[in-house]
Amino acid sequence: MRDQADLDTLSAKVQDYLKAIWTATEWDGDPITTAGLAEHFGTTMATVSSAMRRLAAAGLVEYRPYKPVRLTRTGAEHAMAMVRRHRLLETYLAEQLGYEWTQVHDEAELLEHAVSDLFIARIDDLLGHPEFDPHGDAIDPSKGSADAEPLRVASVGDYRVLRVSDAQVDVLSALGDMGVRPQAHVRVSDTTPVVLQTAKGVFTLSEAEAEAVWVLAAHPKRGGGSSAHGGSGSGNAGSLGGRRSPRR
Amino acid sequence: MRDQADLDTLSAKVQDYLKAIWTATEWDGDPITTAGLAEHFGTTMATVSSAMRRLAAAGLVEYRPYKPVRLTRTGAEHAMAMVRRHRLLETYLAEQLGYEWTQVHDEAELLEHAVSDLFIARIDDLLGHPEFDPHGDAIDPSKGSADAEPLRVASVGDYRVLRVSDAQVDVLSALGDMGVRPQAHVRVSDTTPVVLQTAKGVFTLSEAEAEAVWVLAAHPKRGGGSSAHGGSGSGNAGSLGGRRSPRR
DNA sequence: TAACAATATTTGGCTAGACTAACTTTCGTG
DNA sequence: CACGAAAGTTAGTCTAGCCAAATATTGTTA
Repeated sequence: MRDQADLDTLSAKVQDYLKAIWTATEWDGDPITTAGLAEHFGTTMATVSSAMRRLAAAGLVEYRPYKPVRLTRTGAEHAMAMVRRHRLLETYLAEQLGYEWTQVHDEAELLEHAVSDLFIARIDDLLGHPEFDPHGDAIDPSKGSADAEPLRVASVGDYRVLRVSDAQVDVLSALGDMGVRPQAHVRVSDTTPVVLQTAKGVFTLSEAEAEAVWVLAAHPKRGGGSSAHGGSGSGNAGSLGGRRSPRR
Repeated sequence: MRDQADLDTLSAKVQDYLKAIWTATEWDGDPITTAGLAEHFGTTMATVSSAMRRLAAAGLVEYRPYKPVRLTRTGAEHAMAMVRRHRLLETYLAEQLGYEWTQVHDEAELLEHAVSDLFIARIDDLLGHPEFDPHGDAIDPSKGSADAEPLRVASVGDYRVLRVSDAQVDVLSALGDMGVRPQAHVRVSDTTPVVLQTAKGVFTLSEAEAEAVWVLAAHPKRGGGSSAHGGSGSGNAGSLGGRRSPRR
């Protein structure tokens, strides 16, 4: 019964739990439930429950039965370290090994537990220290896109795609075919359901699709801060100008 | 209790055991003992014993208590698949990510259990389907160098280095500093202990060092059974000619 | 061949991680 | 507010790995 986790000595499963708990709150505030974790891992709630007790005993989460679980400082640090590895690996797989953006997640999920820090450092160098992964997520997980909103709640108008959630591969695949990628310019011409104009045509999005795309309003005439968002992957859409705007 | 192993469903530990058992007999005939496996993994004989019972139950090894363990056909196939992954990964780490030849083994040891077949296929393409890993071992493990001999038993004369065992990192490191790498030409000027001339100077080898280097006699004027051995790694030694000949 | 040393296995005990089944708490709704 | 459904936990069991200690086998050598 370690009090403070030995850092580095965490099992792959424990790392997965931490990452899942952290990721759940990155884009929507609600902490993840036991059922949510069970579904995410394709396991039972019983398994998750006992895992939470172990994580709590290791000082990685705050947990009392029937209450929502929250990461401790230590737990969050581990989680973010794993998230960074994961996203860097995704970027590497896409850019150097020619993986499709629908394929990178699963491979990175396995690699992130296996590769050494040296490996991570080497691919980071090789890639030139990228800021964003193939889905548009910030590789340094402390730099979230504060003012992004999902297409599901967007009103009619022009937007720039910031990220596409990779939670569901089929959704990701469909959106990719529509030309919905980070940095692409899109126009919402109707809502509920969302009707989207992209470089590839006009599409009516399903709930899940509209939920997966996070955008920033395009206000082409106004100046602001900026952000490079170094378009990863091959075919990047978006021919219009304005890539400015404050990013925290 | 599965009868026939589910293929692909083997745990990392099981894969490690199979690989270790296979590797033990690649360069010297004696099958590995329980004690040998225990030492190799830094574990106890008790652990190995029970693991052997499990492997036998899964149909991967033939095993009766107090008798030496042998791989079944299935077990050997799995083992060779793992060996191939391992050596391809080593080559990849050395050539693409700039790892030293003393560093590749440990990283590959972890990666080989994590990467997908797709990953392996991609790096194989990227590397142009190499034949030999950084230590000179055949990446396709069914193609051993039948007529190689260790320097320990070599008589005075000229040789070409075929492989350097990576079993002990310090030995590997020392040999690397002496310029002893696959394809290097060396001259044995004395035996017991072995005195070796290389491009970098003259060195007296320790037992372990002489044991780790496998060579082929250089008979510069005669065509004989030898190999292409497409020099992996960066700095390749050996200025003399002769790279001809069939390899089975 | 008897005895000892070396080698190997069994026994019993531990943790992580998983499951099912039974039980408990919480939440939503009439 | 009370009651049923949903969510969560506990209890009991299993396997893979790991270990130390006790036991068994094999091999060597006087």
